[in-house]
Amino acid sequence: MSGLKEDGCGAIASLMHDIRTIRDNPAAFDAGLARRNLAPLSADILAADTQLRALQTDIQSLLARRNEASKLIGQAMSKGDKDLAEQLKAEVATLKQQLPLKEADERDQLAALQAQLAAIPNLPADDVPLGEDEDSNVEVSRWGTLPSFDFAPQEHADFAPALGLDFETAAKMSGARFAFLRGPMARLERALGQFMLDRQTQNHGYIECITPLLVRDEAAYGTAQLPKFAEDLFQTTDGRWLISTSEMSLTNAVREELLSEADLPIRMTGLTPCFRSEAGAAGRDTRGYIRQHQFSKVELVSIVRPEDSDAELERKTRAAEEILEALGLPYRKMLLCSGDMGFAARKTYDLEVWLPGQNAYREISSCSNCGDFQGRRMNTRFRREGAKGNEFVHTLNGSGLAVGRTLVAVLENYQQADGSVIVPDALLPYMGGITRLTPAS
RNA sequence: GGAGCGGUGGCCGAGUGGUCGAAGGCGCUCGCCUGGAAAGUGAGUAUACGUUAAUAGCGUAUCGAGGGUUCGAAUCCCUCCCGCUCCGCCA
Repeated sequence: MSGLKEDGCGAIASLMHDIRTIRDNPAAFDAGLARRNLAPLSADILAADTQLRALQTDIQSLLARRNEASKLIGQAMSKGDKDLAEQLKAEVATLKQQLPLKEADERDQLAALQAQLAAIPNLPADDVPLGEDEDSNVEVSRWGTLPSFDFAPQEHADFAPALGLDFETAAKMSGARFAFLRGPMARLERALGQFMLDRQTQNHGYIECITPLLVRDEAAYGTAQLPKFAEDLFQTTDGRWLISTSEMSLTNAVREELLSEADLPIRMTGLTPCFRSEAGAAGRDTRGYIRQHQFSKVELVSIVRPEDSDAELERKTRAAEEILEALGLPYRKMLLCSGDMGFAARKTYDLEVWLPGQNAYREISSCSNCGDFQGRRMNTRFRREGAKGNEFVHTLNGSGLAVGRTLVAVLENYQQADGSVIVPDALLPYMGGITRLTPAS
């Protein structure tokens, strides 16, 4: 399987970016790219677009003549005018010599244009701060009081192995960036996942979903992990991709759909393992449970009308924040700058949780409004009540939360001088009587 | 793994060479009917691209995708993708 081409579902009919928007205002498009720290592309794209349309017009006039002549042939035959019929047939034969070449050319040009557009990230929303990297992210708010310790707080990587977070055992069978959890530690991770899922379904109206963990090319294109980020994913021998986030499987639930306005908003959540190759992360976060090839995450996906997506992003981010607050974990909310956002996002909030052992805030949730970017790629539209025509939906996704990193945050924030960890109150109903993780002696 | 069947419009479903962008039904929209509603009844109801001031008109394409045969393909041929059923195997 590969790429953009024929994929069995006829999905990639529409272009990744709206070519008409670019045509109408190339300067605005380039300005958006500039905010992404990308070179201007509109001149290139429009040149290709112009050339393509000229070719299409040419082909269409040839086809029109072919169709006309074919009709005339039928008429001539029925009138018995063999000479005219033969003459027309000859003309069509000439047309047919020209067409295949031009049509092949058109296909190539269209594919090239689509490939180019598919590799261009979403453009930032107007209220996204300009910047190149995380240094330009803007802190929006903080919550919680940083815990104080009467001892030097440890990094989880140092004390958690004694509590059942075992990297060595995992390494024996799977290598680096995997973990093997035992006993109360495994229970705690499970408790976190259950707790988050319950909160999101009960308090925020997300429908609980269990999704496939392996998806096809088209799905990975739909949410824009492909074509640019194949190296970040694991691929199976039969060509499928392991999801790097259940954003992929949840969002693609509506791919190829024509929804009615009454269906929206759709809010889905799922607790799944996520698989990442971490190809570009050599040397980063090599210790501990922060950056793993496999981790659990509760994902929050929304499918909404365009006019609702801004508010939905705020709502979704709040739903993620509430988990941290319920667990008593201090965090700050960051508005990502234009250069630090993911490929599909037009606006993103990151939630960063306080890790006393690292004396730093670390990302634990990322909530993004993707606008119609994924809707276009998935060809997901909706029909408005009473109105003609279809519109692309807006999609949003966010972590509510990354379970593995939440486990880290609980361990580091609730650690005790004796190396034990107290279970936060909110998790007690899920812990089967375990109130504290105690190191094996 | 073996065998078979199938992919048509918002949905269901007919359609084996032109009169098919595509019957019929459902749904939807507007009207009639009704005290109101239901039922009944009449009409309408795809998308994309090009051209254009235009969501007017005209043109082109689209019946899973690509290629081929043909003057002409939803219909015939080839390749591929996808789905379903039965058998086998298996948690």
